[in-house]
Amino acid sequence: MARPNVSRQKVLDAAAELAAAKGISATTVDEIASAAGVAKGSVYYNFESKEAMYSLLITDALERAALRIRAALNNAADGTAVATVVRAFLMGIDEHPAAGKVVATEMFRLDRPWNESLAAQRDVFFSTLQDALVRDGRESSVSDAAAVFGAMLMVGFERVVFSPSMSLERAVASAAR
Amino acid sequence: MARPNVSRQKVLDAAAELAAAKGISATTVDEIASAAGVAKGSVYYNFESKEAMYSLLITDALERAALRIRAALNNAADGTAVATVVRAFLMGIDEHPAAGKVVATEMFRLDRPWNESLAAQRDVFFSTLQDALVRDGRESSVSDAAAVFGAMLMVGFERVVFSPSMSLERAVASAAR
DNA sequence: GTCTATATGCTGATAGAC
DNA sequence: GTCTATCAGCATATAGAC
Repeated sequence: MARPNVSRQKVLDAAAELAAAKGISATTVDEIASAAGVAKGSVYYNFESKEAMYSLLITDALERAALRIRAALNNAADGTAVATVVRAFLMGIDEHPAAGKVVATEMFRLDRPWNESLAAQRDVFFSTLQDALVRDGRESSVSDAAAVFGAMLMVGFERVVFSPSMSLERAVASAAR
Repeated sequence: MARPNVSRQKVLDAAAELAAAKGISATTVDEIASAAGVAKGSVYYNFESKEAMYSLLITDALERAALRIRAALNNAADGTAVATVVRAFLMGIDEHPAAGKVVATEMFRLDRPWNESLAAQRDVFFSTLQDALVRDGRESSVSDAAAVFGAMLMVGFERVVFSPSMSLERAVASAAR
């Protein structure tokens, strides 16, 4: 955007941080406004609804992550493709932990407003991982992609929430094997 | 209990089924009562609150699963310990898919009423998996346990929700490697 | 664009008859 | 033990001044 709206970004950041800690439904618009330092009316000036706001947050985070791992795969050498993709994913979480936490908590949920785009991105993740498995000469069925996806999601979550001291390479090694 | 309360069980089943599809917070007590075929008052006769009800549901499901995989590990041969544990976990999901889905969706959430017991069971899962990894002569750090846990959770979810035709052994093979 | 004040609907929970 | 009727609070969203 040519003229970035500063309030809008403050609201988005506060919303991500609060939802990462408390979950989306437990986060009220009043809290978001207060944490962002704006009035509630300003939240609704920038976003159509709470739902639309989180939908945007999640969709953006997922799209960035999907692009990131796809690009990583393109530059990866055969034999280290899976590790390269996993590393790219975990580095994405490092850059925006709050968004990562929100997405992780929503990943398993069905029947959510943003579920459609979430399912679409899930497919992107799976097919990228399948390609990476092929490049490394490994089994590459849907269940294999699911296993790697689950592993990197859980390891990333564990690292961000419970074990911040875990090194990136240790996390990669565990999730990519 | 000597005299099992039939209404109570109907309510619990309906609550699990609804939450598996829509998530806990999106499921109202009115819906639960209606689906169970009882009045809302009967729900509150059997349970102190909606929160207490789901707390029980989740705690029970996790405890059963933890006991199940611990028992599986005790009977497993060295070299196939991880696969045996994963198989036991996935069979548990087969027996009660709704509960499995609810737990999966809650696994990544913090700041929930039942979070304390959830975190405790998470530790049980991790240490059991670490023991299994040791028995198989594999790396067994926390991140390795997290990777296997995430893999079996995601593969189980995938199998229950999106790919029911996936065979148990294929799922085990993908999640246990 | 940002604010305050207000409306509206829904949801968890209770009271009390049967 | 099960029901119906009702309450009280809260959260999303809007209206309208500045």
